[in-house]
Amino acid sequence: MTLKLFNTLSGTLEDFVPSNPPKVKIYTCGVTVYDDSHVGHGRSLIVFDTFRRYLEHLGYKVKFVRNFTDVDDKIINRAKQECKHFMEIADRYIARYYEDMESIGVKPADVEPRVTDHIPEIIDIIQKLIDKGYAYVAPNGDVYFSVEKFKDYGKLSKRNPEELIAGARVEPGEGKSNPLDFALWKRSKAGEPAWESPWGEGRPGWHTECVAFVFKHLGETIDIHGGGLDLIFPHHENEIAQAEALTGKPFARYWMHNGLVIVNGQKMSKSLGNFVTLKEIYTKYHPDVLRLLVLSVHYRSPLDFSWEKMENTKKVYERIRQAVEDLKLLKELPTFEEDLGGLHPLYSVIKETEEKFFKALSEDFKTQEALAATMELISEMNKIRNEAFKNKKISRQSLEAYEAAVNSIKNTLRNIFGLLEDVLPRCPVSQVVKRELEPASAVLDEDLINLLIEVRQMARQKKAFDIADKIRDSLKEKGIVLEDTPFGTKWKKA
RNA sequence: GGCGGCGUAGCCAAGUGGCUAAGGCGGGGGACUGCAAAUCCCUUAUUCCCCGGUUCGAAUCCGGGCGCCGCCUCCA
Repeated sequence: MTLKLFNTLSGTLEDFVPSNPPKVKIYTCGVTVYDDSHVGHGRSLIVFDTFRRYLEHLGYKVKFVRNFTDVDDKIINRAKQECKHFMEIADRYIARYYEDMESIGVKPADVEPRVTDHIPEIIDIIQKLIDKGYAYVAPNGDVYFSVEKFKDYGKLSKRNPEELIAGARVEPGEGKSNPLDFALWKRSKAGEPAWESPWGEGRPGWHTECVAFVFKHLGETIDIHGGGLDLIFPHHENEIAQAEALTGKPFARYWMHNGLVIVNGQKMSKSLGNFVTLKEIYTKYHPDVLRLLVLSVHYRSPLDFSWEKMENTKKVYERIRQAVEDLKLLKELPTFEEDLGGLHPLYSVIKETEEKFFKALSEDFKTQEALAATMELISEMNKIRNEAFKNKKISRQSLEAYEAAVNSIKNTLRNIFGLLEDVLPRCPVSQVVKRELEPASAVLDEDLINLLIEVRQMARQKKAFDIADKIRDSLKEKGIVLEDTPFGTKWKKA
């Protein structure tokens, strides 16, 4: 099955053919570490993490690089506000970023370069661009890339440089000779982070770092470059200009861009203030719920975020989780032999589901369709579960088929989609998350809950249902939901 | 204004020329239950923003409207 991907560069669906299989080189733009990551960042991270797992599943040897921007205006401003060194701010938010990634199941990249560790490489690129005549030193000491020298400028974002000039603006004090030119090196002002360079003390502009990271860790041409839709212009356009001006080779063969997260019809962003941080998400929900929400929408479509939708997604998640966890309960039931005259019918559903699942992913990574296929398998599993619970026994054939279905889901939803990792086997969310998930106000410990369940059970046996219901209602108010099953009363958090 | 994208049931969201328009949430009815919860069964769009056109046949292709969003400035 050929993987088809939408390539922003061509604007069409293309067969994915790596330049040097089975190796695949991927670079995605990471975050600027001046504050906690929000759902918008989370989406991009989850999408490309899942995509990487999928490529690995297909048998590719993926080298994945994702950067940290650890010097920039926003970090510097934050440092000024707090009277701290900018590196302290960057280090703090990188640490907090890792907490978030561990929680939402985003695996670390193979290389996670930081700007401050690559200043010589960045300076080298800028110097070469100057030598080749693509960049110039302005009178104020800034270095700019000369957009008009690069004839393909605009090919990614489908923009025409002449039209861009009309809308471009030049800040006072900038030494650009053309409004479209962008800064490669910024002369530092007093008190700002600065590095020695051939053009005096300064710091890199934003767009060069990604080129430097790619060249150093992946090479001159990579297979896939990813990032949010909002990075197409100017960031990725500027990366192409620099890299291709130097090498004359394509910088990235496939450009993948994820759609943005929308809140009440508007893009989630720091400046609009309509953002929800990942930490806020997982104090309220299991991090998998966000992961599931992200994968329930095609990666290129806008994702409308709302708490209502989180609630909805949580129900879907619980449905999946329950189907998987109930294997344990089914195994406790007495079994009997059943003459089916062939394979259990569930096996063909499993096969069909897997075919649909992988076909959907091969068509421009349609995770939402893959998920829909899985939901149909879960319905079939639940029919077996329902029957077994009702009869308080299960045929050995059904149990084996059910287990095969659970294994199939492990293969797809856990290994590729990164869900259910703390269910099978147990692998708890990070300590930080755990702390935030269980606030000190949660006075109900497990022993107390179990005791109340026992008392309720006694009440039920004596038909004192008013007492039994009182216990159930009260626990529900505390966020503990009781379910009476053939295996006794189970409880879970609401 | 330019460029990119979107408009499918109460809601979210698939489907991009042809069997019954996926899947989920919500709603209604039933089974199960002491009652619930969970789960299962049935049900919930004769129709896909509007108007034309192509075609034996269109939600799907073409033309024209209307509406919404993103980018064009830092942004995943």
